[in-house]
Amino acid sequence: MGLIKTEKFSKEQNEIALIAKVIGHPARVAILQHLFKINACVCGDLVDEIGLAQSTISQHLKELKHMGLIKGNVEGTSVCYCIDTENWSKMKQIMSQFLDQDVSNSTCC
Amino acid sequence: MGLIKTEKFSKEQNEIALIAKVIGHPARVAILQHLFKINACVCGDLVDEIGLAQSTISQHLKELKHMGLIKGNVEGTSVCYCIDTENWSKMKQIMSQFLDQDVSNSTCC
DNA sequence: TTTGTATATTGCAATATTACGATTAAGTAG
DNA sequence: CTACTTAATCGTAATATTGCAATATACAAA
Repeated sequence: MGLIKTEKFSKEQNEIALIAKVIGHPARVAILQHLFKINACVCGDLVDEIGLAQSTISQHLKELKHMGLIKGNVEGTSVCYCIDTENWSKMKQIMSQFLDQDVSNSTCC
Repeated sequence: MGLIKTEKFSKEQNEIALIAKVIGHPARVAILQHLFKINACVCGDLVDEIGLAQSTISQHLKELKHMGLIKGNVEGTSVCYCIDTENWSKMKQIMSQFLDQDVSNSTCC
């Protein structure tokens, strides 16, 4: 079917999955890393930086923006992107809580 | 095309994306959470726990095993699954390093 | 206004993912 | 052996994702 049965899972489980999913593509990882590295706004050199078509990058940016991980400000004819620090922190906390589950006393297998 | 151009990205970027991708489905999140909660082997009640078909759960388990996040031991007619703690720690470190990128001095946008 | 530049959107084609039923494989119990 | 249980695999249908070219939009400069 290709259709995820979200109704079978908790809100938290769906949220974790959605966050992970948006990070689950190397182009989006690369975009985020670049925005962190520059540590400021970036106005469109992402297409050169990553080797994909302009329309493809634009689509990935849209997804990142939709999940709230980045912000985009229009500056004349170009658009200025950067990490949405507030949402990034929230997202980080949700993921960290999931990743940090204690694993010490698993004496099985 | 539906085909990711992995050759355009670094090994690290692809690795982060692969890890995130496998977590990017609520059923797999639920499986992992259950294994952590039980904190021991679980032998097939995952199908009851989560409301998906046995073959679907089996497929998700396969993906988690393939990424090394869980281990499966055959015990008679059933199979015993648990978190692969060593690999989980490695994965956690890779993801944490990505998530913990400093975000403080972004004065843009 | 016309031209140029930067980004978004649209419309595909190719491939991937999700889910399930049916079947298979492998073990256990009688 | 047969019957039963459990889990993996196969086949298939429905939907999603990825990527690109072409086009549209929006602004700036001449």
